[in-house]
Amino acid sequence: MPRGVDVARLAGVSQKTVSRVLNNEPYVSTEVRQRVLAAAEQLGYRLNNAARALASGRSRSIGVVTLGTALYGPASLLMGIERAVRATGYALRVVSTVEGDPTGIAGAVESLLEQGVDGIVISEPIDEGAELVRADVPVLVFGTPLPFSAPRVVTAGVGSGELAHAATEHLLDLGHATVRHVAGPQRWYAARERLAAWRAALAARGLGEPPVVEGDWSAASGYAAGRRLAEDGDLTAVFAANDDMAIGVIRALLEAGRRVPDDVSVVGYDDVPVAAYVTPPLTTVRQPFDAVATAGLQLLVHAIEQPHEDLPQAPDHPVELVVRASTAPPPRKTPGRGRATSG
Amino acid sequence: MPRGVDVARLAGVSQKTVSRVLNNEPYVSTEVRQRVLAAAEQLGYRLNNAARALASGRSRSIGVVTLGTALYGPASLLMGIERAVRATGYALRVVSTVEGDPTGIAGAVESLLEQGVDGIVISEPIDEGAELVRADVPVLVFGTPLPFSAPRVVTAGVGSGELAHAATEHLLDLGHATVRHVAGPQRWYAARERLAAWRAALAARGLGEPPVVEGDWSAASGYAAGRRLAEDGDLTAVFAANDDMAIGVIRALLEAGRRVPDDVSVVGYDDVPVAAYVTPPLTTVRQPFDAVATAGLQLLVHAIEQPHEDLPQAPDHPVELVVRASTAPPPRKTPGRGRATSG
DNA sequence: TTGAAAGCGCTAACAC
DNA sequence: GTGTTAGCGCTTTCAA
Repeated sequence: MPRGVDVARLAGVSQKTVSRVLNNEPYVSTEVRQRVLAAAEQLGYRLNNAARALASGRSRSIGVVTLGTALYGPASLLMGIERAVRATGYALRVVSTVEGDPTGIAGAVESLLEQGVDGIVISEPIDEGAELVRADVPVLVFGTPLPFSAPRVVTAGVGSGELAHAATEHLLDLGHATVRHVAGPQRWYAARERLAAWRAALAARGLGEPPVVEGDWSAASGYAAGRRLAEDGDLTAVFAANDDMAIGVIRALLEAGRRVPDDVSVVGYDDVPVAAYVTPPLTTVRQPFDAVATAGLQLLVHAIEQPHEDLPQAPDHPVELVVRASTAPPPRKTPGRGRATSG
Repeated sequence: MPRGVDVARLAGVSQKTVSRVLNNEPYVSTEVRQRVLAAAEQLGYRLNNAARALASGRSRSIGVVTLGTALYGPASLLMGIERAVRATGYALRVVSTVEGDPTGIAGAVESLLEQGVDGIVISEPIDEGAELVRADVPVLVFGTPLPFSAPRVVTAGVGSGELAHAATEHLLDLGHATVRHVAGPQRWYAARERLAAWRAALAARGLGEPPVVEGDWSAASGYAAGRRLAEDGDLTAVFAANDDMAIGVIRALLEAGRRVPDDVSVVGYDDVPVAAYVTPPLTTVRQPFDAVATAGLQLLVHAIEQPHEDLPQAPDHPVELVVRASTAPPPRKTPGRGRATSG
């Protein structure tokens, strides 16, 4: 492997000048720059990142902690983060925490720190008990402040705006007396956020809160939840915390003889690519993963590169309600049918 | 940040001994080991990976080139790779190539090489023209040999076994006269592989090859394909190259007045988590992403750490056909209905 | 605008 | 078992 001095020798300059050229530093004559570039090309020279990191104390890389699942939401956010990181010129290091891993997020952060990342992203915060995580680099958390001890902790979020409870409101606007919720696993911040949005929407209309059914994001758990919901003869509207569970709910309702949306309306969350093509096409809530990831990473890079400036505020990226055919006004009360399955 | 010498001083040993302890090298007395560990703990010491990589010439990290999509297949494979890499003790660096990126896979590989990875994984090979990629570390490609120039190129694959054309055979076994194929984008190796499997299954029965409709993996493209297929009055069986497209096909057929599976059977590929809960539940092909990733990474690590030994053969991980309700025997010929939509 | 010298914090090779 | 001595290939600082 050729080194910087080899390039320098070939170009007839000092090694420092090679370094200057390759780092786009000023104060190099165009002529020298050309010569160095040509020499580097000719030798097939590549900068050695380890040496660079050791000498400079910075690795130009950002570490991300993921949850190791291929679920649409987390996967989409991760892809958004990848794109956004690339755009900033940093490299990406990934550590996934498996559910049930005893070291959890703290262990993942520790291993990223050991790798010498300049900043850390927690892509999908889950609650691991109140273990404090110490980091000596800035940390970006999507959605919620976590118990972190770091020079700067920045939070970027989705749907903190008015549209956060769009799903529930949509159903209430259609005339449903109340809305049942199939929640995600409550260790996940995203699940708690959606539950809270549902609560808030009901409360805003002065409605009481029917019991919540909790799933695990999977269609199978949605199906199980749907079977329980089908026992409720008054059921006319369901808000599921993601599309997969919504699809499971719909299937269970269908099997219980409830038509969707004629008897029961169902709303999902995520707008997975198939949502428009299942039967019935799913009304759902779309999240702007890319925009959120981009904005969050800009903040993080700012925190890394301007440690003393104030952090700008993260812009709000409202979610978007996509209305399709799985929601409709409630059926007119038909005594006898109302409690058909429960009696 | 404390350094190795600081720990050494505190423990009353040499810096090299600290290094030995932290690298689990032999020839350190248990007593000294304890003292060093205690000192490191007390100072909050962390090994500096950049220095380690510079001195040793190895970064203990593996780079993976992904395609930057949240599609179920690629995302699942990426998660499998993450898990597998973690199990090997290596760190993970990720670079995503965006479709249409001029530098493509070659550029991604180049940037990983600059980061000093010890090995490279191409998770989702796509055809980028015959640009030769030079790497000076071992490379693992899932599915197909790529034009690589590297010390070792290892390939790990899925379904090279007999079950590869299970989907098409299943439909033929049910009595369908032929099977139409909705292919994935042919730049993708995975799409070409499935197309080839479909071809082989037809050829094995001496059947001719009906025209292929190509999609882009999305449900929307499956829907478009389904509309075209619906013009074929003799259509009774479709094999889509992934589940999303299959779901789109089903919706288009439904809208064209074809019942699934009564009039037309549809098989997908991937077994996405909702496949069992859509209407009708989808017959599909499941891939063992985790097993494939694990096996592939073992090979790669072997190639990294035993550069001179022969590579063991990658085991075959057959795909699994999951039969659900979207497939059935073809309808009995009903003249008049057969060409209903095309005439 | 360019160059020389001095490390960055570790591992490798060898002595003891 | 343990310590000593050299670097690894850059960036930083300072001088020219």
